[in-house]
Amino acid sequence: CCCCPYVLSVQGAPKATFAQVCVAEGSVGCSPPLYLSPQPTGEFPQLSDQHLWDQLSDQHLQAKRARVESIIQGMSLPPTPQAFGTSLEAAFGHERERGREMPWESKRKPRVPQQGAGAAKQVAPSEGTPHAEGCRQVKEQLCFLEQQLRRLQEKFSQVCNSVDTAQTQEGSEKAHPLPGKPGDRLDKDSATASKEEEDRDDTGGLSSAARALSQALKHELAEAMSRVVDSVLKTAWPKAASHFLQQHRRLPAPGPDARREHFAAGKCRKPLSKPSPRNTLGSLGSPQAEALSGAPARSPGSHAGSFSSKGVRKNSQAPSMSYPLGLAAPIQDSQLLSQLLGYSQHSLWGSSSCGTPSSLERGPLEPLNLHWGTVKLRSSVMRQQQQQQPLSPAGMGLALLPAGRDGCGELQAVVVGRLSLTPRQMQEALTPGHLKKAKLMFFFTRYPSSTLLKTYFLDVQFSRCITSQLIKWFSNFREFYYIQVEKFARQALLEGVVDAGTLRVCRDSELFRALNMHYNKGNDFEVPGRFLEVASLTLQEFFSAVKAGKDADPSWKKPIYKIISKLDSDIPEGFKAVRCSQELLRS
DNA sequence: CAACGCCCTG
DNA sequence: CAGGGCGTTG
Repeated sequence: CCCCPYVLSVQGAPKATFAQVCVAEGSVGCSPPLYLSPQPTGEFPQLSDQHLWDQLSDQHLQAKRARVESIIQGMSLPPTPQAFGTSLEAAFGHERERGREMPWESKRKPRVPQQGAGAAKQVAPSEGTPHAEGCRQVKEQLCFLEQQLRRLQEKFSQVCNSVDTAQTQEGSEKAHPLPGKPGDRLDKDSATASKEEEDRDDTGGLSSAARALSQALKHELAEAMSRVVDSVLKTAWPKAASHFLQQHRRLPAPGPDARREHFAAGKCRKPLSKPSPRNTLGSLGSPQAEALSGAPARSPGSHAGSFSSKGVRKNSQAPSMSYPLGLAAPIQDSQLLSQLLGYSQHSLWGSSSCGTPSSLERGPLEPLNLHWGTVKLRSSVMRQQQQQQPLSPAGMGLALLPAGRDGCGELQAVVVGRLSLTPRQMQEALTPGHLKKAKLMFFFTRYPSSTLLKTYFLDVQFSRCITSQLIKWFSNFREFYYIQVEKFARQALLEGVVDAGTLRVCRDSELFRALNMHYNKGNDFEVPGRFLEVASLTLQEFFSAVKAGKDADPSWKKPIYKIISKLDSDIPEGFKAVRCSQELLRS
């Protein structure tokens, strides 16, 4: 139950090459929402102090180590990998063509565009919540685990220090956790971490056995912790991350194979003698690009707290995802765009054989998988080989950043800090890469506000000049867009099309080709189906207006503009990746 | 007044 | 695309 294609018949369009009638690609996914099973939490055995101190003898050392190891290993298993592996993965990316179920009426009706009034409204507002819950719980487990580790290490350090200093000041350091421990970077849980410090036994009478145990356990714990963190992050985090891109999406995915069927059903009714290479490839390959293209951050009305009016949408959603920043930043920036665009050489997120053994050898504090950073842009020909790849966790990174109320300055400061961007990396001028990125963004939003733009060009040092230049870009984009659509609308009229409803823009339309050539030269990007819907509606609006002779009115386009301006979609979070512009420039 | 969008022009 | 003019909006 994934496609509900409706076939449009050609009526009186003998040679409607400009806008071929085709099955709507934005068919509505009907799958039931996918929910994550609740994550087990709080299952970690308590490494109580008593437990530790009771066994300070050599003969228990082995047992102790084994226990610690088993504990750690038990925790290193991803909480519910299958939950992520199925639900989230399934929910990810197969729904790119999420139509907004606006069956565009054939007749032009100056209705208020029912943004979010369609299927988007029908989804439970908490659709993403189970996923978020899973992510949050994984995170909490990590935090808890690190708490435990930190406490252990503190105690051992104290033991050592106490022993070394002849137990002179056992009481004084009670309230002073030792700095420099791994857990220190996790300041978020510091409030709860120090509670149990009080039951700490005094350290008198510790033998050298204790020191040996201390050293051994420290070593074991450090290594185990490293493995745990890597393991958990690698298995759970990326999928958890992928959720963030998806969590605002309206409906879950039909299924892993739905996409192919989807496109099979979505072929243009009019048989195509020579499908363009672009379409062939685009239909088959590049799930990542698909993910990038199809994952809006805001589905109007589909998510609590999301707004449909532009300008405030980004700011409105970011705070709702109260995710600690500390864990997200290292990973996302370097590889995000590449992954999103499907250019990664590796099977990134553990579909099957993503071993990434090297990451296991790194300390827990290091950013994971640095080797993923070296990615190359693939040609679109190569992309079709990647269709089996798992979908990448698009948009995890900056989606987690708090968006200042009005503060692009704040936001940028955060970004600069978190992503370690040197001021030099903050572009003071817009580059061709930025232009390319902006063009791709146009597929999602025709009327971006300046605040929106600021949140998506995080590597740009915004000034009034920069802002107006970006605004101007989109204005130019619109101009070209409307001119093209109007041209084809008039052409349709001349060719005898009578019913505007039969006009649809599909990927084989001449109109689409013209637009794609302009905004997506080189076909680096798979145009989201939503854009086709918008273009279709625009075409129909222009057609109807011209047909009705409204173009006599000097401002006859204004109503159309107003309609179209309300059809903006969300831009995938991946576009926020700082590397985006740079990577695009290279492609 | 500033911000924005459209239009026109080069 | 960029500049400039003009109208609208808040």
